[in-house]
Amino acid sequence: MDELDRRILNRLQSDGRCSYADLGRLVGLSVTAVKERLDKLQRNDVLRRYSIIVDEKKVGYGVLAFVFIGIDDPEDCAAFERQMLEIPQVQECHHVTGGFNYLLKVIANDMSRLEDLLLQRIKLPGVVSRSETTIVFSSPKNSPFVDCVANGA
Amino acid sequence: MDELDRRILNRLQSDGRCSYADLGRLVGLSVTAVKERLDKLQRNDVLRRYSIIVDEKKVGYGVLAFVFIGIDDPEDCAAFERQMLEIPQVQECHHVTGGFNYLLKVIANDMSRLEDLLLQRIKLPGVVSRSETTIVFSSPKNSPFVDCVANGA
DNA sequence: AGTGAAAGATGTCCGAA
DNA sequence: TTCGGACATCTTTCACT
Repeated sequence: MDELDRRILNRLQSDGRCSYADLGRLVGLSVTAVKERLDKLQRNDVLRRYSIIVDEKKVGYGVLAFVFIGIDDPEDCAAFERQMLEIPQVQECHHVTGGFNYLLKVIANDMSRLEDLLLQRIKLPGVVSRSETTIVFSSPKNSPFVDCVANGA
Repeated sequence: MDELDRRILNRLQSDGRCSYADLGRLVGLSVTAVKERLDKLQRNDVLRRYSIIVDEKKVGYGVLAFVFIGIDDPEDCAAFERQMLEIPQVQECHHVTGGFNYLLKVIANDMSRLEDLLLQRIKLPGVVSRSETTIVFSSPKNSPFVDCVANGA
């Protein structure tokens, strides 16, 4: 992974359809060289996948929330994680430091749906002992962009 | 936006390079009809952009953290938001409910870089009065996938 | 690791229903 | 909105440096 790979990855994050020819012009390589580099980056799972970015609000998810989860018995953690993997509205589930065990990023159609989701599928009885929900008013910044260039490595 | 659009958006999220022909077969439409729908979804900003998903760890970001920020003077909020927009390592900045004002999602090369980032560019003197940082050990789930189908709308 | 050229697949534009 | 066809562009492979 050199500077050229990083520039290519940055470009594709902002335009996933940028052609090999355009990428080549950007970094000064031929079409074939660019493709070879991307194939290798994909084999090494640096490039996980090509995708699109969808506006959550416009497809019906009006509410975004972060939920801290406390689990007293460490034996329950595996089951909890399995459950989180199955709920599409749970976009992220992080194992974290601090007074709680997990931090979830959750999207829902509206407050009422979020309430249902938390009560029925997330705060599992006998597993989740405590939780703390933070609702997002608005997001001045919400972009999955990973800057591969502005990176000390 | 109907069921067909939603199925197309879901497919493109998991494979951003899926061809119009394949998408057409998936939903029972012609190449042209699929393109026309996607053009419209993009004009309406439902489809924000095509992109790629990069492994943060593999490009050098070994640390992920969530940082709550408290700002006492509401007049300082605009300046704070402007600053967050300029820091690539701040992936998300949410205005939130609860005891703090903002919740940030931050990536950094290592703990030392995170420390520098927080002290020098995020906890602005005279603006940020309190902060609370939660470090992520691991992420059982960390996918920007927005399920457009499993959606009551 | 890099290149150019050829072949096949895909994106894009058009006129029509 | 949808379709099929024609043309331009892109992806992919190959032989070679």
